[in-house]
Amino acid sequence: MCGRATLSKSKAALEKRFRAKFSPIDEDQKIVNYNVAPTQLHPVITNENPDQIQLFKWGLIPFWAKDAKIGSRMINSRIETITEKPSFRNAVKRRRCLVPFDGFYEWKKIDNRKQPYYIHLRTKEVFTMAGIWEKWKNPENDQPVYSFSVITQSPSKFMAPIHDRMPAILLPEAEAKWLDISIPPQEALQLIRPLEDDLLAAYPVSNQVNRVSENNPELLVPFSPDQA
DNA sequence: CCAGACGTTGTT
DNA sequence: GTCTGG
DNA sequence: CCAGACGTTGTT
DNA sequence: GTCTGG
Repeated sequence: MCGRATLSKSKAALEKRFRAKFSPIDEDQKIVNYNVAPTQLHPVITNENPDQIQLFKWGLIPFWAKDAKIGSRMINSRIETITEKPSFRNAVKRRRCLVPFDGFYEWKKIDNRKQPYYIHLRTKEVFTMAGIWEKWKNPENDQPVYSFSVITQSPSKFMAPIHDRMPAILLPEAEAKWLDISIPPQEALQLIRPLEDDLLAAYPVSNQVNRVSENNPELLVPFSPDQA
């Protein structure tokens, strides 16, 4: 699955990559993040505003929710069932988004412990995960809250030894199509396929990443079991 | 009809 | 809001 | 995803 | 064990 990730590129670099601009509202928001976690704000590009990069909350809050905290259980949506689930099926028809990252973490079970791995493109470039988004109105104050969920799929041959799920990573040429909601879900979901094995690289990192409060480039230093 | 869930992962 | 279960 | 809390009453 | 928060 996918519940932690990184985005270490500058706002300018993202704007260039996606030919889209951050909203002036988010001028003061820092986006570099070595430990992106659910409930945090993260940049997304939506079908509704493809020329903008907006900050949405990770963990989709269904429009009918009475309470925002349900979002922390909606951080991923399985490609196998996304068109059926009441929480996701409307969003996959009408509200798709690209979620930019330059890496993500997965925890591999080894005996009785869990070893975090960092996974990234060999090129170290930014890539996008296929996402869906939602607008939820907080009944407490009538303020809208925008949130998203990242789609997961079966692991590729490369990912299988590390974990039994992996995020839906889109090839750059599939990005515009994912955002085109005139393409029905059934067809759009076919853009999602296990990534070519030779595009990815992975290595173990220290369990510092377990703590959301740790957030610095040191998290990406390769971990060797013999260090003290 | 009303009440309650609506999700994923991982573990047992 | 909509579906499932009772 | 993992970490950390998980409760009430009453007093400071 | 299960839920909430980040």
